[in-house]
Amino acid sequence: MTGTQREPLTRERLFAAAIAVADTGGIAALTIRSVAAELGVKPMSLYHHVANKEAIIDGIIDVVFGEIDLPPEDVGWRPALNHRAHSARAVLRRHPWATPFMESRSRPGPATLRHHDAVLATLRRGGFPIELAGHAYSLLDSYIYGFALEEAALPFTPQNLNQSMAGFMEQFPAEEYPHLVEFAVQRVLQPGYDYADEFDFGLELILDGLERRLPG
Amino acid sequence: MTGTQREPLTRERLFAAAIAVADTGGIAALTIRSVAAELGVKPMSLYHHVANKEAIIDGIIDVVFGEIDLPPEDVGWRPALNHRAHSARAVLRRHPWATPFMESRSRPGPATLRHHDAVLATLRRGGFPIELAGHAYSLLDSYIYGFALEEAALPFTPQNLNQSMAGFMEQFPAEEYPHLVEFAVQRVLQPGYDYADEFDFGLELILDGLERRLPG
DNA sequence: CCTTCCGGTCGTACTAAGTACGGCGTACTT
DNA sequence: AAGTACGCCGTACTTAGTACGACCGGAAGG
Repeated sequence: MTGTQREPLTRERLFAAAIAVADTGGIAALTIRSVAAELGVKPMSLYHHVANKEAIIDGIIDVVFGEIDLPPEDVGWRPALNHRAHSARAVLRRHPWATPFMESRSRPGPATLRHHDAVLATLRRGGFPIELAGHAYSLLDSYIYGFALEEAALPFTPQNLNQSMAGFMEQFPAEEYPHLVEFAVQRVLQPGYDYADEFDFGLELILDGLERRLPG
Repeated sequence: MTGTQREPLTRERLFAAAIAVADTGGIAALTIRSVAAELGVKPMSLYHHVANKEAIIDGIIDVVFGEIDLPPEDVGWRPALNHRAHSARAVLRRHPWATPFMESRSRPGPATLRHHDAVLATLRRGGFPIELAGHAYSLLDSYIYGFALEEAALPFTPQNLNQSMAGFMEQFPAEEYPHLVEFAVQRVLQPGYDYADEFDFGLELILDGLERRLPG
C-alpha cells in the first residue's frame, strides 16, 4: 500500500503486540481491535494466524512462561528453586495481567510444559519423593501466584504511598478498624516500607519448611 | 403487570442474583443483561441500584468476604488462623470466579475491612510483633489465594480425572516431559489422589514456620 | 510474458454487551 | 383528586468478537 514495506504478520509478532497492549492497558485493553491497531493492521487479519481471542491468551501466556528462567541445574535444589521463584515473580510483575491465567489454560504451550517439567526435575533430583515433590510444587506455585496477585492489586506504590493511604483511610471510620489503622500507621506508612520485600520472608519460610521435611 | 406481586429490587437481591449467575456460568457469564434476566427484570433497572458493572463486582466481592468466617477469638492464634484459612478456601471453592478480585477492589466493603481487621487482631493478640504480623498476613493470604487460583484452574476433578488426563497426555510427546509424565502416572493417576488434599500440607508448613519465628 | 492459483489481508455486517437519556406508571402525600 | 417522587424500562448508541466472502499481489507454470 505505502512505499514502506510492512513486516509480514506472524504469530510471534501478534503475541508480542498483544503483550505490549496488555502491559500498557491491562487485560481489559486487550481486544482484537487494539492488537490489530498495534500491528498497523485491520482486525480481521489476525484470524489468519489465531483461531480466536482465546488462542491469543493461550499464546501470550506461553510466551510469559518462556520468560521465566528455568531452575538452574548446576546448583542445589534450594538455590535453584529460589532463583526460579524470583524470576517468576519478576516476570509476573512485568506482566501483572497474566497471573490469573498462568494455570488456567487447558492447552498449555511448550514453554509452559517445559517449565513445569524442569521444576519437577529439580525437586526429584534434590531428593524429594514424588509425593513431597507434589506438595512442594503446589505450595511454591500457590505462594508465587498468590503473591503476584496481591502485589498486582495494591493500589499504591512506594512512591505514592502516603497520598493513596491518606485518601484510603478517609473512606472509613478509623475507630471501627483499629488493627487496620495500627498496621497502616505503624508499618505501611513508616519510611522504607515496601510490600515487595515481603516476598522473601515467605519464600524462605517455605523453603525452610520443605528442607525440614526432606527425608534422610 | 401480572397478578403476582414482584419482590422489590434491592442491592442485596441484585448481588445475590449476580453471585448465582457467576457461580453457574463463571465470571464471563456475569453481564448486566444476565443478572437482570435472573431477577426477572430489564437490564436498565439495575442502574437504579448500582452505578455500573464495576460496582456490582465490588458488591459481590464484599458479600463473598462476608461468607468467610472470622478467626474465632476463643482459641489460640494457630487454630484460629487455621479455621479462617479453611473457611476462606471453602468459600473460594464455592465461588471460584472470585479469587482474582478478592484483593483488587480499590473500594473495599465493610465485610472486607472487618475481615482484615479481625485477622490482624488475631495475629497481634497471638504475640506477633507488627512486622511479623505483616509478613504472616501476606504469606497466608498469598498462599490461600494462590491455592484457590490453582484449584479453580484444574481442568479435572477427582471424578473425571482419568479421562481428562488421558486426553491431556495425548496432546504432547511424552518423552519430552519425562518428569511431568512420571508425576502424572505415579501420583495424579493413583487411586485416591485429590488435589484438594494439598492445601493442608502447605498451610501446616506455613503455620509451623510462623510459630518457629514467633519471639519468646 | 501472461495466466492461474493461493496465502494473506481486509470490507461488511451481524450479534452481544455496557450504558446514556428520557418516558411512564404506581403509590403515597397533601 | 392532583401532584410528586421513585423505580422500572424502551430506545438507541458504542465497543467488541467474529462469520463470510471479496480482493490483491506474488509465485508457479505454460
